[in-house]
Amino acid sequence: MEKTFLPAAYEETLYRQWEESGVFKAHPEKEGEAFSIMFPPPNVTGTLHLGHALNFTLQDILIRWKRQQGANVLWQPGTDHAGIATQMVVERALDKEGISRTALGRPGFVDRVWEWKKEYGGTIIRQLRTLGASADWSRERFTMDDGLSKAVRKVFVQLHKEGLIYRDRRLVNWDPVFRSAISDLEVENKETKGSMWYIRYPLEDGRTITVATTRPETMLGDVAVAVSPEDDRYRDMIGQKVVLPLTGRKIPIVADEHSDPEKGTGAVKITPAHDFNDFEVGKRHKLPAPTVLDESAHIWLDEIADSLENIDGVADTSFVQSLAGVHRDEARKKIVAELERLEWLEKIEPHKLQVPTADRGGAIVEPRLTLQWYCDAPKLAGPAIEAVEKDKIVFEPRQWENTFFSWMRDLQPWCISRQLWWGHRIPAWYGSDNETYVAETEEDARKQAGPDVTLTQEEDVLDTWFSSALWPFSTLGWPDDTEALKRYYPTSMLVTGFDIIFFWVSRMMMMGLHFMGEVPFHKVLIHGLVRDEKGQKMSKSRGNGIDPLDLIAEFGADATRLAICAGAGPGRDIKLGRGRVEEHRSFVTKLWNASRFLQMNGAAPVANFDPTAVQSTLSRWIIEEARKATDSANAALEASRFDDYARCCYQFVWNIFCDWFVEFAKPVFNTSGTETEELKAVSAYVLGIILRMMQPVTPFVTATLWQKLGYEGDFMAQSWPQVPQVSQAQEAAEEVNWLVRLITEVRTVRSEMQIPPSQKAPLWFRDAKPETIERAQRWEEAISRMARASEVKALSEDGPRVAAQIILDEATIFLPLEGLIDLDAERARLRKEISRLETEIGKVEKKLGNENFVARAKPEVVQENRDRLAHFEHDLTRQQAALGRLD
RNA sequence: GGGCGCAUAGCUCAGCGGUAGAGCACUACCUUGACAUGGUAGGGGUCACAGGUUCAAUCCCUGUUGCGCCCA
Repeated sequence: MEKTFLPAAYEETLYRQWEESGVFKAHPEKEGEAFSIMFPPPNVTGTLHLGHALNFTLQDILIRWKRQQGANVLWQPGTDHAGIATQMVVERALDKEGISRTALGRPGFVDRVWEWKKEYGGTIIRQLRTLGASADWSRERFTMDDGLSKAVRKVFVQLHKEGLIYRDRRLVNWDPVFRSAISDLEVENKETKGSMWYIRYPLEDGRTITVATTRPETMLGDVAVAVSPEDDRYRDMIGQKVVLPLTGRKIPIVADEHSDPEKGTGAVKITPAHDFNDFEVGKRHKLPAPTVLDESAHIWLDEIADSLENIDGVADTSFVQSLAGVHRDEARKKIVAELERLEWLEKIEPHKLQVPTADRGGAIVEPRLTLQWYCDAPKLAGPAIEAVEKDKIVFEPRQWENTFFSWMRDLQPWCISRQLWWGHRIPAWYGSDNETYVAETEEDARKQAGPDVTLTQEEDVLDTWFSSALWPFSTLGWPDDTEALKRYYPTSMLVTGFDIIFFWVSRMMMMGLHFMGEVPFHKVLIHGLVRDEKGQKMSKSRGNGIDPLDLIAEFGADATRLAICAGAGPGRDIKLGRGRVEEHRSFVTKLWNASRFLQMNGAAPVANFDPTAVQSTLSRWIIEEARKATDSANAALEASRFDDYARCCYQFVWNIFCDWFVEFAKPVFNTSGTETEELKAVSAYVLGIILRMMQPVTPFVTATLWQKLGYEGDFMAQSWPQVPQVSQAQEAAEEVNWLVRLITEVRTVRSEMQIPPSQKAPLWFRDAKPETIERAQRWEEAISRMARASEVKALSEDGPRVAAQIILDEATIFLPLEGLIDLDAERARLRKEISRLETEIGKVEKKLGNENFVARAKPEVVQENRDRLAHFEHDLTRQQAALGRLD
């Protein structure tokens, strides 16, 4: 075996073997308790980043663990067609070739996207294999697959039939660069330094009213000025009309709560077609809503052309007409300049405002009045809310349920149409008879419409999340009644980040409950974000991102996975850098070397080994420790405590197995006989437990070791370790723990006395019970090695004056080292120890002296403190005696 | 403005009504036949601050401060 594990030499081959062997495959036809997890489908345009690495590592750990436990496991992989993102990517590629999307035409463009998908769409899926993800790749799905598309059409048609999908003309968030509606959730409000423009509007009676606005260019579409009904300044103006500068249109002053007397001038211009609040005001006052910006945010005058008037010093039709086709930013400048020229501009103040920006692309979003398809999300939300309220779905950490509720209880209709070419085209046809026919196929639509009607299919596609919402059942074959659907729906768990609770998690609940009549998953495990070592969000712009593939290449997939697992506290963000992964590689190396050592000593797995038949104390002890470790690890996974699981593995392997067991085993390995044979068998047995226990998190190194050490059977098919209870475990633990304490004490004293390891020292036991002496002698070889003891013997008379002394239970142990011991140093050491004991005794005595404590505290706590006091006093007496002997 | 989370060793984080922990880093020693990606030992904390509840608070409650996130 090599001196260290070389991941690059094994990972790829191992993974290929696993995949080819079919161990990752789900078997819906087989019996057994099902455990299923759906991939949160990554964007098909995506490449693996650390966020994915975290998300998929956690899932893989759970999946592998459940597989070991014999569950009927499905880990359903796949990708998402990511409408906007993919269209963007392909459009950019076309740009380079000098081809425009529009020139190519819709069918040509869609073909190009499919070509692109074929070539690059599998990137992230390949990368997930590098990470070791054990998904059933034979079931890989894509949201644009035929089957999934069929599900989308069926859902659309049914919801439409039920009145839960409808077309409506409302304000939407509009991306003027993509020229598509986008979801509220895809809009990020960014605080920006801007201006507040104060514009005077003239009243018919000669007075003026000043409105404050951050968007002067929209004034072309103003239909009113609103003031607060409580505002004394404007009370007498309510109901009067103002002449809108530039356009000359007469618009009313209305009273509306929307105006806040504290803000600006207390008077606001109302532009219903270009502001969400104004839209509501417009509805309340039955005002028109003319649109003055086109789909790419250029001034558009069609809807106000008729109302333009020339008024000297106020409005000039030719000016307004000159704005047609001017981009909003340019138009703003021109309008402000014109207002200034006409002296309607009162002042400009610097102002901080929230500018709505598109998540993708970063365009400034424009509220726009359009006809779109909507899904009645508020109605579908009801059962989803109830499912969480009734714990049919549990969020972990539960905290997130509040976030979920607050969003779900205040849902707006979900705009599901997008003006894109890449996506599920909405299955609706517009007839020459002005009717709309919604059907799963054109054929059906035709049947509905009759032969005389010409049909044109809706151009728009559906929001990508619409198809993702069906993922938990569409991937299982719905609407067909498949075995997979029966076996794996509802799924067991969903593992995801909090950032898509609204986008995806909640929508899966709505659709799952509506179409399957059951929750899509029982538990939603929300994990944190991966941040850099300084706790900053990783991002391209910061340049602090780390490519998980680089980490895997440098430190191995196992080390990367371990670092992630160990850092994955519940819901907590993980700070991850190269250093963290490097640390965990050390653990992999440690495990590797312990295995290498055992192999060198001939510790090979023994067929039909019976752990309950072991005889030696060391064997009993380590098996019991292994039992405790696997139990804790299992409990940690049961509770989704990945950090605890990693800790269990780490502590057991390093601090128990390597630090003590292997060290104790060394002298035995140097002998031969039945005890040695037993210990070799036990070593191999326990190592086998370790390998299996760690397979979920470190599959590569454990599989490699399994094979190298000669364990039987396919490692991937091995079950989670079940360690039986051995007899006399308690006694074995007492003995080994005593030994550990003895060795630690001796080491500490020697270190403090600065006795070099090369200088061995006798250990003379004074006042020790015969059992203690027997114990010490039984382990003499180990003690001699580990505590650098030259001799272990009982002392009948008083010890030598020049010696270090250790108090261990009833015994005082002398390390007679004439010439090496600095008596002053030893005195100081003992005094320090005495003082520590006195402090402790003081604290406990104070506590026990408190009547209230004795009367009110739990009896076992009182007793515990009495025991501690007795113990401290016992040690103190002996320490003082030891100090006395030095004089 | 509303909501949520976090604050424990130099760093990253566990923990918990009664005795404060780990890993890393640090210091000293050790090239002992698995491992220097190692071993042994050690130093290091008023558990953010102020009140309250309690026999007892790092832990529970209230408030304050600082940091982060979400929503408006």
